[in-house]
Amino acid sequence: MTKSAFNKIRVGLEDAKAFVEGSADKRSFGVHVPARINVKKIRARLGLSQESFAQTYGFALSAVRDWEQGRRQPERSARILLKVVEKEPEAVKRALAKAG
Amino acid sequence: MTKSAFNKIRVGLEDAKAFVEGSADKRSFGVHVPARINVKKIRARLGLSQESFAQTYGFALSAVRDWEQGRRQPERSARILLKVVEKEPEAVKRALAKAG
DNA sequence: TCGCTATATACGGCATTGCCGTAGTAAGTT
DNA sequence: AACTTACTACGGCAATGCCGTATATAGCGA
Repeated sequence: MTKSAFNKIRVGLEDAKAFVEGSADKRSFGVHVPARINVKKIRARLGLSQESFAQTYGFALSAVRDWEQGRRQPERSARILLKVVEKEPEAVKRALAKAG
Repeated sequence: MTKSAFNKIRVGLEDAKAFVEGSADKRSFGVHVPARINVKKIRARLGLSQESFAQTYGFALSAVRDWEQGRRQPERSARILLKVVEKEPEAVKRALAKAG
């Protein structure tokens, strides 16, 4: 088995764990931070390359790579941000526009 | 010297480094991810306790603590998200609203 | 077919953060 | 004094962030 395959399985299991914990609702009021995010899909909808996507919304290219390759899971804050990018990409652009 | 003080110095130096690098402009087009963020200030403007702030925007309370205490620097994605929270908090709320 | 370029995959590797928990301090309330 | 709320302080491990580089893969023009 390749290392990459192993990684996918490992991440997959962590995913499952996160999913279960995430859907357990805990005691969170209103907001819900998704346990998993399909970065590739979000990016595809915006029609950007990994590099453009990273530069447009401020991500590190290496992070986008790791996320899409299933090597790492975007962490909490990144997941929230990705959700905002998905729902209201312009808001993120505005927040990052110079002179802020 | 207390450990806390040491930490502040250490983080301060990292700050300086980040600041220099950040202002170096690199080759970034348009967007600019701030090297430093005053989390406490952003939260204060929203008039929320650390706990409410964390729950409202999806952050982990422990992360907010670490950031405000100068123990850790919010990383890139978190900094971007914090900027969005600062500029358009409602957008983040909307993105996190259930059924998304 | 042979490059040339753009895009994405794969992955080594160290510094740093995320996030957990817990204890302690300060101030306001009953 | 005892209780509550909000915050500071910090130990500690797992995991990610982010760096760099090497390797596909595909489209395109010469």
